[in-house]
Amino acid sequence: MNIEAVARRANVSTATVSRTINGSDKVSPKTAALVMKAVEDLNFYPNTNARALGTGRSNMFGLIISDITNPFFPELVKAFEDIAVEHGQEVLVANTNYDQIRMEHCVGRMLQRKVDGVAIMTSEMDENLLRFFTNRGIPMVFLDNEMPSQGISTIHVDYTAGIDRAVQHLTDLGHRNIAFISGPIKLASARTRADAFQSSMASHRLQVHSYWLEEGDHRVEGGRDAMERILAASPLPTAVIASNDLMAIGAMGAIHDRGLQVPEDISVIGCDDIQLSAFTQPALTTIHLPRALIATQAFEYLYECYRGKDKDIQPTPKPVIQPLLTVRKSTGPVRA
Amino acid sequence: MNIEAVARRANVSTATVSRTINGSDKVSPKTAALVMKAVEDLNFYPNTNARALGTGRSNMFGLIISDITNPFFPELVKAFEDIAVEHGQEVLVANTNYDQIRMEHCVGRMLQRKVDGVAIMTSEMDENLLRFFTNRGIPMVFLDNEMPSQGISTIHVDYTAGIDRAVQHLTDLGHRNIAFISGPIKLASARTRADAFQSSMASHRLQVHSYWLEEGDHRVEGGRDAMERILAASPLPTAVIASNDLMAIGAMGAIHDRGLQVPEDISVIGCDDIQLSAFTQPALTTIHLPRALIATQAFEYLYECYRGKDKDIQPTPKPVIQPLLTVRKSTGPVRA
DNA sequence: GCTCATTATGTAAGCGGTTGCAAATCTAGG
DNA sequence: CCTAGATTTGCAACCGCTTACATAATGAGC
Repeated sequence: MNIEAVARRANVSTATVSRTINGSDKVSPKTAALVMKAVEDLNFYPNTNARALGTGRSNMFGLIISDITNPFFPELVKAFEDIAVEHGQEVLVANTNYDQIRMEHCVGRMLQRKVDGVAIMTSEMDENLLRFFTNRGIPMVFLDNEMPSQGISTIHVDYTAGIDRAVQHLTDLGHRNIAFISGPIKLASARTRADAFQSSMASHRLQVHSYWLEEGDHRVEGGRDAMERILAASPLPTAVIASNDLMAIGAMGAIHDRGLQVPEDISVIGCDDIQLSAFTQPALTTIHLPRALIATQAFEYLYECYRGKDKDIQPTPKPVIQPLLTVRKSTGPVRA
Repeated sequence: MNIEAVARRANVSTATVSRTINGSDKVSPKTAALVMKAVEDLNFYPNTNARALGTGRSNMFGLIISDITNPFFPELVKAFEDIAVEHGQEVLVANTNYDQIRMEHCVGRMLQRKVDGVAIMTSEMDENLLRFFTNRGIPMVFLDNEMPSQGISTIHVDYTAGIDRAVQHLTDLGHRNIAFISGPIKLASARTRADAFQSSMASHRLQVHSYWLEEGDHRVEGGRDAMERILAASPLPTAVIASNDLMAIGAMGAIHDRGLQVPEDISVIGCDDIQLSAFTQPALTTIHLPRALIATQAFEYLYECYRGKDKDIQPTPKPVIQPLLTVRKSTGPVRA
């Protein structure tokens, strides 16, 4: 079952079939109808591999993430896939499992499949791997990962504004003693958030004790441990902001285990707004990261690069993404 | 950058390069080393599209799921991808969004990409769509979806045993009045679980009141609504089993809103053991579905079909998968 | 009815690999 | 040293589609 069979059935050449399938305007409506009929009759699906080979474009975009079982990612992947499919493109998803070696492997897969662009939503990327893409002129887009190299785009999220909203919310509720659980400091993105917290506190003229700054690992257990360390010191903060929701959930567990109540004794705010946060007890107040928007912007950037490649059109720059605060039940007024 | 460039650099023909890359044994070690060196030097990655075109095999397997943001799926996808990558295969993931039209679209994508096999882990499949695959000799494997057609494999999960373990656990705790929240009855898989509940109750000589059997939609809200209906009738059950975890979480919410305690007043058991269940308050006791195992079996089945295609080797039948009970904090002894 | 400009269609050469078959090279026995 | 047989390598056709270019058909204008 190939284009030739269709051509025979429609009594035209393969070129005409190809043109019809691709919606070329230089096919007369009559012939086009004939061809379409033959396509229908034969249930013909053009071989994408052959197409890619002929055109040099695979109609496939790579999406590299850390780990699909990390609840941060599914929504991102879904949105990316949705918009890709909408544009007739395919998505090749690859998990790095937070591992450098796996990352290299992922890059290899992308190159072999000749992806038309890659969105990299993980931090295991290094400069050398990058070159594999730049050398081949494959457009790239990152999330939060300001790469030193030129000509590579990054989707920017305004964490400072997001964290500032969280701090504002807490001060509105009367809190002045606020702790912060950061991600692994070795990650640039974690540092960004930690810095944002410090500057937000400063702008609210609130003091940050060093024992109210703990490092976690972006996972539930790390959040729990960090919170336990915070609870071990004194005075206790009346509120805590965690750099992601999983750690916030861990923190709530630690608070609960200590016999304290959220939000009566300590208010908790997370970051990301993963699905789970709506269903914790109490439901988590969190800084909402619009992941669908992030995915959409990433795809659009890549798609614009791809479409503009021969026409030499530059992609339009994407606006900085604003996180909002989703207020649920884990924050409340400071105890009188 | 293509095979010819490598051939030139290594002073051999493209055929030899191709053989070397594919690990053919009819290349002398000396030549092979030469070729490998050239491949390294040039950072050559063979074009998979060309390969697929030549061989007729894409080295790509399709995985059709309902929705990656449904927490049931990420772990499944991950395991499937892991094992595929391990075997040098790629995975094309497609979400149907529970929609028949999208499903057709997914099938089209799979056909165009010439996947070597498809794992279908969703229920939007109909007989006609199936034919597109069978006609082309593309192996398929389903989850829980006993398709009437021949020659199609299904990964079997022993839900009856799983639900029986849940019922047993509850009776051990002294429960005799157990309600059940099912999935949408129009889904065969939901009916299977509902039937399993009924027969398990019968075998324990426990009575099932009709008002203790409610239908949900496999989502949190549906579980909440169903539980509210159960709570509106009397007598109240002392325990409830939900056909999936999301509904169990909804049910816990409803119980909580009614001013009752889990597990003191009503014990709750879910099914699936999604990540989330470990972090609800209280943590959910649930029937654990080994999704990584499901994915592995599905892949292995497809891979065996694929490898055995020309050699006419049949895949080995896969054993039925046994769910286990993960006991957490949402179940307790019946109140004296 | 006959040009000439348009438009529609066909021909065939790639795209980058794989692979059957032929040619070349090597090995070892005589 | 020669030769049959085994091993290694190269040639070239092919996979299914796209597309530049050539050719044929159409139609407008006179």
